[in-house]
Amino acid sequence: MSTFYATTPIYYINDVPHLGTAYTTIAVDVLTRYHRVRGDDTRFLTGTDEHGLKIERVAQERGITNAAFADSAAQPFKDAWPMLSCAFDDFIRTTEPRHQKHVQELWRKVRDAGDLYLGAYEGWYCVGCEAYYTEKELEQPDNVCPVHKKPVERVKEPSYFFRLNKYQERLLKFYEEHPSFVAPPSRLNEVMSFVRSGLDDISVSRTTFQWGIPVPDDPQHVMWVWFDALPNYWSAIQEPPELRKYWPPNIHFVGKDILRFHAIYWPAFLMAAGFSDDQLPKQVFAHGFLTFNGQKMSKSLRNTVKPVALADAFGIDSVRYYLMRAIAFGQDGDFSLSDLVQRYNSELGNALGNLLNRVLPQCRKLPEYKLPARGELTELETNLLAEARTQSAAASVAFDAVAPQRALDAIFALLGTANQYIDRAAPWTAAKQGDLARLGTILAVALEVMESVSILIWPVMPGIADQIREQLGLGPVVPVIGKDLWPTEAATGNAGRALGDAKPLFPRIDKEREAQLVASLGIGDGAAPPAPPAQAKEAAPTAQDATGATTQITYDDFAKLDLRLGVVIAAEKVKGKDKLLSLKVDLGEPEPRGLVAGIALTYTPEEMIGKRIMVVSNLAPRKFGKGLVSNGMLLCAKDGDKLTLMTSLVELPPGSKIS
RNA sequence: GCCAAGGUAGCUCAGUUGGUCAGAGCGGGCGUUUCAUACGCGCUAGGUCGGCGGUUCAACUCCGCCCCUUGGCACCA
Repeated sequence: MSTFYATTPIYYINDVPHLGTAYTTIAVDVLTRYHRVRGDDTRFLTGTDEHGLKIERVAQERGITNAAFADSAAQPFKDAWPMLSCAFDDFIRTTEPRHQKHVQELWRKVRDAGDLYLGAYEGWYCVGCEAYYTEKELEQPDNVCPVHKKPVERVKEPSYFFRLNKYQERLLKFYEEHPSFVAPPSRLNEVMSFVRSGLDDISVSRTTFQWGIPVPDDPQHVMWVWFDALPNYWSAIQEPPELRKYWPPNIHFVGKDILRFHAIYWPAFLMAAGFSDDQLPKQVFAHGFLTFNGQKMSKSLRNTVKPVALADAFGIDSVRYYLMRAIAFGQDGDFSLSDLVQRYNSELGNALGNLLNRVLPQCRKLPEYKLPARGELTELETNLLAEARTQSAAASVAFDAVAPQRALDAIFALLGTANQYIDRAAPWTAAKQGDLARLGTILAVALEVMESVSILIWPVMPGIADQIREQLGLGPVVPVIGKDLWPTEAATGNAGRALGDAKPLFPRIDKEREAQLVASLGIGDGAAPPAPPAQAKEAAPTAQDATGATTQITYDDFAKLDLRLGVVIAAEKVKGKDKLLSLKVDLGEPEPRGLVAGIALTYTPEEMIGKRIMVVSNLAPRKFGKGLVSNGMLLCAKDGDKLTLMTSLVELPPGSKIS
């Protein structure tokens, strides 16, 4: 017996649970359940990340306290996971005292090791945003705030820095000695090349807002969100002290977007706090992103799907099965409703549900409706039992390798063999011939295999597993620490056990029903709105945060914009910049303006010529190098990579004022 | 543009170190059984294994170039 400690990221409460976070959480639940049924002493941690400027702002807008907002926003997460059969052991919130206390403890350890130093964080600060921006995020060349469109100020504030640079070599050595620390392997390459390219010390405290964990002995500072958030995996198992046995985590399951924090910063923090290499987390597994019906999910497209609604429509076990079977960990995948229905009918209904339902009713032909005793086995039985051993072992290898998709492949290969077995053994023939001994043997072996299957699928489909067991006359799966329930041999010796009633496990979903279910989700079926939009870049600051609240500007702010109608008179691609077009635009001025626009992926130079476009004419020039300068900016409506020019319906002269 | 991973049957994908590796599942087609949720079982895909060269007795599997896709970085007002 060993411990198995697995985590989801703590979810930022600026959003609600969606399919992506549900996928992550379900994946951790599946892995943890697998280890539980193997007899491991498991710990499954999830939680919420509740600090930061964004939260402070939203609370302010709503006129409630930060804590009240955090409480209300964390609740949907706590509520959602149990409805998805995710049995977490602990739910940590970064606002809890137990977390703050131990993060501060970690901070002190890092500080005492000499890896934190007080420096000055110098950066471009927007007073309106109360936030820093990097030059990359600002509009050049005058460092204009992307939200307020006002020049930002160069501000210096005291800030603690973490000596990340000091750990560059040790990290690289650690990766080399622990290549499975980052999975899938291609992600390890990315991480290593990033570290090799050089690590800068990072600023890990702020004084510009208060909603965070105070820095020990210097309460003017609150900790940078990642220094606050990452240690949750550690702080959650500090108290009571018995929980400390779970350290180090076996797996941190994360989306690929936050891999860097988990694979670089997190181990570096721990190293600084005095953790030895073998006390570091064992693995950070980066999974891919999901599209829904082939489209990226976005609020503007209104195709976001609520995981709980999916579970209500199709059954949570079906959804869990689909996520684990159809989408390979580590790769991006598509959640397709039609594929879900397809797999539900053919794999769950036909192969699994119907198998049980074609065996159990035949037990009615026995003298008593009980699990019969095995008689003499033929080659048919020994072959099936051998297959059960083989696939059970294969499934465990796959689960051990964090590949539930392959585990399910193995399990369903067994189900295929079992269906073949029923055909060949033909229990109905034995029944007609009155050979009750043979009939009993066939049914006994088949039901024993089904009992094994109920364990094999339990990690993925705990509810269905227990339903199968109920029909088999068994109690639910109850993992016991130290007891490996994984079937190596079909269970025998239970002859005479009363059987349960046969009931379809997965009622068939026909076209009509499918349409009803899809409609009940209240989303399009993919054919809906026009184009595949794209997700917004996460790091890029926008005027709109994830709650949909926009920053308001005054009319005076707006009036500062000089928007003009322009006509494109020349356009060409920019060598070496595949997204850029260099334009000459007639704004009714003596000379055409030179503009550079990032639209080359959508518009060719040819089709741009003659287009009437909206131009911000008083935008400060921005250099692009090689003498290329943009004297303004054209406007496009944009959703991810999809963009379209803003133009006019009626032909007005170049230079017409837009207001 | 740079780095990485890939482009295999209609679809989703398996294919160690070159020679039964041209495969599975699903869909489709044909046949068949009747225990079962019209479910099961059997048969069926003549696919240039992205393209072009090269190495070799022999390449999907090695090398080079090209095309395309997907990630990461850069770049995007």
